[in-house]
Amino acid sequence: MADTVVFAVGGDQLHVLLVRRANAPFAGAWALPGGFVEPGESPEDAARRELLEETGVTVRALDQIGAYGDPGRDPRGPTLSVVHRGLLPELVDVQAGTDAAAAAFLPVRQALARNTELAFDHRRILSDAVDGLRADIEQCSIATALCPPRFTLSQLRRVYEAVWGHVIDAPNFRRKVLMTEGYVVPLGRTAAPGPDGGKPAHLYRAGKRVTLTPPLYRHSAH
Amino acid sequence: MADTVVFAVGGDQLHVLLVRRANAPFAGAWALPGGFVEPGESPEDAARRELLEETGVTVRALDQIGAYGDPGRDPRGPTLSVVHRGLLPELVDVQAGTDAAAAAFLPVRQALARNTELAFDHRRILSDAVDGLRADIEQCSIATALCPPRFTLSQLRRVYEAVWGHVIDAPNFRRKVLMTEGYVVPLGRTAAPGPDGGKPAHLYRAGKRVTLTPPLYRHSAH
DNA sequence: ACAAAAGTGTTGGACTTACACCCATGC
DNA sequence: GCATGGGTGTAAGTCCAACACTTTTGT
Repeated sequence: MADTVVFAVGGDQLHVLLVRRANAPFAGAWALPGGFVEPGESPEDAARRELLEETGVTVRALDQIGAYGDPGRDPRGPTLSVVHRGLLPELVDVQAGTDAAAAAFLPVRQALARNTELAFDHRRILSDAVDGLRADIEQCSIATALCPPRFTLSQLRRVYEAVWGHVIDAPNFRRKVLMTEGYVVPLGRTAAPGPDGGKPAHLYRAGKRVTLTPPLYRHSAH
Repeated sequence: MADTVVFAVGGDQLHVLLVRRANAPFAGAWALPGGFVEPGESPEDAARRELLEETGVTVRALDQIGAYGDPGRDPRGPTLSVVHRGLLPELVDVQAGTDAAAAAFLPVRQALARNTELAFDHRRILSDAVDGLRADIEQCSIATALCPPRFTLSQLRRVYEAVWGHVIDAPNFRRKVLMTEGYVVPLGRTAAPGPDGGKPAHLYRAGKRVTLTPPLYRHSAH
């Protein structure tokens, strides 16, 4: 099998893309989009296909984050699921596929809440995926994948704050990001200020660097 | 499928456990021990069973480090291999199984050398596994799994040096390890000095901590 | 006494953090 | 003017790399 965890940031909260299952087992429960790998497909191909079929969503890149093969994870019989992670720059519109009752972005906090039922071992998978994202964002430049093509440093900072769940000192964040050569590339332009006014911010795009050395530490602020 | 990368340190060099294939495809080439998952097995169970069958080796813990499902990785047809990593405290004796011409620990440097033929995509898998080990040893307490139950800090340091491939300042290493609460636990005893004399070192055992905060940085010495 | 390995002390520099302060825009 | 968010400056503290130095053993 191939399941996918798609993250996006919206409203200062980290969201995950889920589908509501129409059929047994776990009918009515939320689940990660996914399905079976067809002959000739790589697991990543299958993940991308199932994601499109079930939610209408396409992602630029999918990274493998683990394989879950515990016997008993599926009541229908032993299966092995290769799980990939995708990142989107915004909460895009979602269209539920034929075998899904619904598809939507849920805040991760809500998806992992006690009263939300997740199918199979998807609670465990999602929990691992969140931990992995929090770690990777510290060491790698993947945070730009959660931003639009052109973004301000405040937008990038809000991605970190949403993923880590705490505020970051803006001046220090700015210095760290700009000091890390190749992380972001300045564009000449400046963005329009927000609805509350404020100084217009410079625009940047993602650079070519993939590893952040030194990392952006996720110490709790204050 | 389930393949396994077993690491051990010997003679100041990181070694990996390989089997020499007796049958086609890739007859005569080195390969990671592994095989097919049988019904009712988890991939980890299968990895442990195949490891024992092919090499006679048992490991305490196996950690999943990835799944490789590129169509074409096996000339016989599409397969998916879940790869696990095992760590041993020493170069144990190895017994080749029935369908292997030989089984042995090879220095990683030699296994990844140009003139060593590795079956399937096992060069890629091994390369990824080495990168992962170098990263994990920095953040987690897994280095103790490459040491005997009781070890000196010099032994632990030599593990890091073998994995990273460069020397580490012994005094600073000592401070970092002892400062990280729960990483190692002092035993009352002291070890016998080496053949060249020297002051006898204190003995330690692994503690309960799994994550190293702050990490042991792998900066090149000098 | 000498070599070798374990272990302690110390100093300079790099980096982080926290916070004060200035700039530009909308209302 | 004032609030809001962008951006700069800076001082205190922390941490690490480097290396000098002491301790304890075998030969």
